[in-house]
Amino acid sequence: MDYQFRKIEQDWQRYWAEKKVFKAENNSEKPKYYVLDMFPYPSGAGLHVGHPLGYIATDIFSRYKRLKGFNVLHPMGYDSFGLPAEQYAIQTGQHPAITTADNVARYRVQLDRIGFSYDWDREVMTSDPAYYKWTQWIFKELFNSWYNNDANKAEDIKTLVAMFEKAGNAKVNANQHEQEIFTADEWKGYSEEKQQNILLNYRLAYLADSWVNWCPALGTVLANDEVKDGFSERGGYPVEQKLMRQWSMRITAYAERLLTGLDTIDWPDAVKEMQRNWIGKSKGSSLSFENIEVFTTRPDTVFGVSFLVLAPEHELVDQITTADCKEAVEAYKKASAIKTERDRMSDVKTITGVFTGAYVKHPFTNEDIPVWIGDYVLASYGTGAVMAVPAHDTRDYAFAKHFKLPIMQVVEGGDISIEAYDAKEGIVINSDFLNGLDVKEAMQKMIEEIEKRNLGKGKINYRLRDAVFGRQRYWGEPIPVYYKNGMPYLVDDANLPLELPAVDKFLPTESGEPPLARASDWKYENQYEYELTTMPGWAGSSWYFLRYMDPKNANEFASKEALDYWNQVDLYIGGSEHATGHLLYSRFWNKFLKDKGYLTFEEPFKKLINQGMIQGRSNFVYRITGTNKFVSYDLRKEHPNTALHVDVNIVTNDVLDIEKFKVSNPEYANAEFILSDGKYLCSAEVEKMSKSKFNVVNPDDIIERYGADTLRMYEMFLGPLEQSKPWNTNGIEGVFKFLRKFWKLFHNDAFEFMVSDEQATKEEYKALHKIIKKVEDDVERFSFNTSVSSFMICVNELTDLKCNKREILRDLCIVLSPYAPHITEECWKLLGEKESITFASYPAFKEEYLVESEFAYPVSFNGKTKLNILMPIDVSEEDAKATVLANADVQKQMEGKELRKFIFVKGKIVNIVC
RNA sequence: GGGAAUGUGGUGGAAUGGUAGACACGACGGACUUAAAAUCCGUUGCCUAGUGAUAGGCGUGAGGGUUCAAGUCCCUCCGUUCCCA
Repeated sequence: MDYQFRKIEQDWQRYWAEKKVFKAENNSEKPKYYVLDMFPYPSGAGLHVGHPLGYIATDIFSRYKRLKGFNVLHPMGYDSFGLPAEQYAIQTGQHPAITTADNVARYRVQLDRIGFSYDWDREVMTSDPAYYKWTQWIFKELFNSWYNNDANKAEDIKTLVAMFEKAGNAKVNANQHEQEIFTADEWKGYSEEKQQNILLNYRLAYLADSWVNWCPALGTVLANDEVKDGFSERGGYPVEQKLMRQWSMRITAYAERLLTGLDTIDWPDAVKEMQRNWIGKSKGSSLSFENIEVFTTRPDTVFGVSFLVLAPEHELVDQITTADCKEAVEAYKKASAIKTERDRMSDVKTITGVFTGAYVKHPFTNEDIPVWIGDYVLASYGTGAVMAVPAHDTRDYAFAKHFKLPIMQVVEGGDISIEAYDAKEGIVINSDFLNGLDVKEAMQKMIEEIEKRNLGKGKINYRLRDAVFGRQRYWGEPIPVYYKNGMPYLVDDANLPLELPAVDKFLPTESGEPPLARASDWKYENQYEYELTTMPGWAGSSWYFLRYMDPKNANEFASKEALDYWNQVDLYIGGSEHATGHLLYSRFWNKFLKDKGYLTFEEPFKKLINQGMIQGRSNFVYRITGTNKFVSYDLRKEHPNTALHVDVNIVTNDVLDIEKFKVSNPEYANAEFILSDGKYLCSAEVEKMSKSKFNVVNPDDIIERYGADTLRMYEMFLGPLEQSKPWNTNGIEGVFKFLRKFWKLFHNDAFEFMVSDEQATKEEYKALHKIIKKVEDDVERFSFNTSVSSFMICVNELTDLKCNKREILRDLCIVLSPYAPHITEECWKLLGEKESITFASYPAFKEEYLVESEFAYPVSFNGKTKLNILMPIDVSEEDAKATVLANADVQKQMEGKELRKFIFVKGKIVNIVC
């Protein structure tokens, strides 16, 4: 029979599911390997061809690892709490659990059609109470913990209480909020309420007033990445800053470990760099200029300060501004208030600022230093005030030049008449007791001096901020907290999971309380108010990789044995948009759970790869203005026209299928066309893949037309995994033809199965072993696109050789099976094998089949290749030189010129320099 | 503005410092067919000369540099994409 991909794929997908072929055991003689995908949010739109790119890569890798003898954990699940389902619920009244279940079912069907080798018995869903019971349990653990900086780890809050009872808090070295000092006796005398209030300043999950992005229209707090230019990313509603009592996570306690841990993991440098920037560690010192405190990373340049600049919002501005400067300052404050932080940071060309009229004394020289305001200083960074050292900072330099303020060089180097010298190297000059020291020594010395004189102190600053953990939303994990006398207490373990209560509407109440306030008779022990906010989207996804290890466990989030056995995720593939969100939070929770003794590993994801984004490739048709007539792209200039998006699914190689176009929209039923050479050509443009641009390609359609194996191989064939690229089906025929050619190797011209048991020839072995080696190399370095090309070459070679030898085809099946699992299972069965090809072993590569005795050495002249000369592969340099120089064509090329140098690289090239 | 990635034929792309353009798409020509589709075969980086086999030159965003040899390494610049609470 011809290649019947529909039947083959359905049969094998059913077989795999029924026999549980991909079930992973939690103990095995084999070495373990954990391959993880970023689980999807099951949206109503279903999967498009961009989603499976990473999933196909991990699936190939998992199948390959199984063939290589590993016990592979390759699970999948759903990040099923989230805003879209809730938004839909608000609009339709339908419970988000129902729409979520529908979407999950649809995703599952789509995923199954692609032929993934997931162990579906391990599926997790973050919105499943059996799952979020343990998310709530982790929250409780965090609430019950504090960060002991002396031990450099999180500890049970009981150890802190014990310290308070013994010696008060003076000696406690914790990562905490500001807290007054108290003695042991004072602690013991406090009311329970006061004690609880104090403990909140230490807990890793804590309640505190914090500035949040409040979106009144959505009735919720938004994460910073959900706000774009002062408007909500979804809906585009205005967002304002509001002080709210919020649950937060003390991720800042882990700043240093999150930073140093990056050196121990195999992640893309770009992602590590993003996390480093996000954590934003800087060493420096605080320093007071009278009542104005600045933070500087260059204490070595204190003697070069010629003015201070405050952010326009700085709280002291109004106090210090003199009467005659008031007007200008007020005007400036107004002007900068409407600028975004981004604008203020980016625009270095326009230099703005005004003098406040005030002066402060330089703490070391006692000189009067003018105080300016300027919007290049941000209120949210550091103390919102900088000491300006124009000679050694580019922004300060521009400011000083513009306003003709003095510039004093205090570090040797550069030419400060032209530009600032901001390198952190050189000898310090014009700086009293720092003179003659190099920059590093001077920094140290100055910090000591600042501390000695009580002007400030050396400190390490992190830009990382604690993470807000509460949302005024319905569709999320309830926070397992109730209130007694206004103080938060934890819901008892026996009462977990604390399930989402039923509500009549999914909106905030009229008084602005979160939707959970709508639940009637929802009280802890029938008397205490529950916490009404729910957890943010990142809660459930911060530990799901652990639950996969032991997904059904009802007594623990995962058993010690399972956690120890599977350990770190060996390979994690997903989009780079999660660089600072999910990936940072997961590392945080992992470290915390390790501190508490549940895990033995510090970092969750050993190796990370970012797959590139699949962009859409939109097609356009050109309607002649005011008519129902469409003109082909190449002829459009002859008519006034409007470009319109056209569904890419009715366009092939930029040629429009006119019949399908006519039925796509009643408006076009009677459309007329001006064709070019009998065809209607469309133009194309790369844009984001989205419904509104009519460029969404559904994997189901591709599978319907070409099958899952073609889809899998084509997605890999598109280019390197990490690179972003537009989806374009132009080349898919080539992959489909390849699979048909592969099928034909096993069949005669009448499509009857026919293989030969004869011994293979040297050429056949060579073709086989080339691909064995190539795929091994490619998969290990995640270069899947080059494997696909090599498979094509291999099958072309075997076709030319008319090879149908069983021993060749058998091994080729195994090598191809991670990429095209269905067709290879079928061929494997045809070859008479009884078990799934999953249980085969990857064939051993034998070098001897690739060894050549001769090689056509390219001979180049001054680097330009002109001809080839066949010589033994192991020819010596002397023999090669003799052979080459004796060659008539070589002599002709040299035209009697003198040989200046003879370069010989064995097995590579000959270069004649003349 | 800063940071990161990236730039190779008409297109997707390949190339441990060693024959640039593998493989595939598209296009063109041909076979088969009443015809089309499907399938198969051939040509295909650009320029010049030649009926032709072929010969010569130019070529990896631009300009320099290192090297016997650069798409690959170094410097400067330009474009595109992504990230910057």
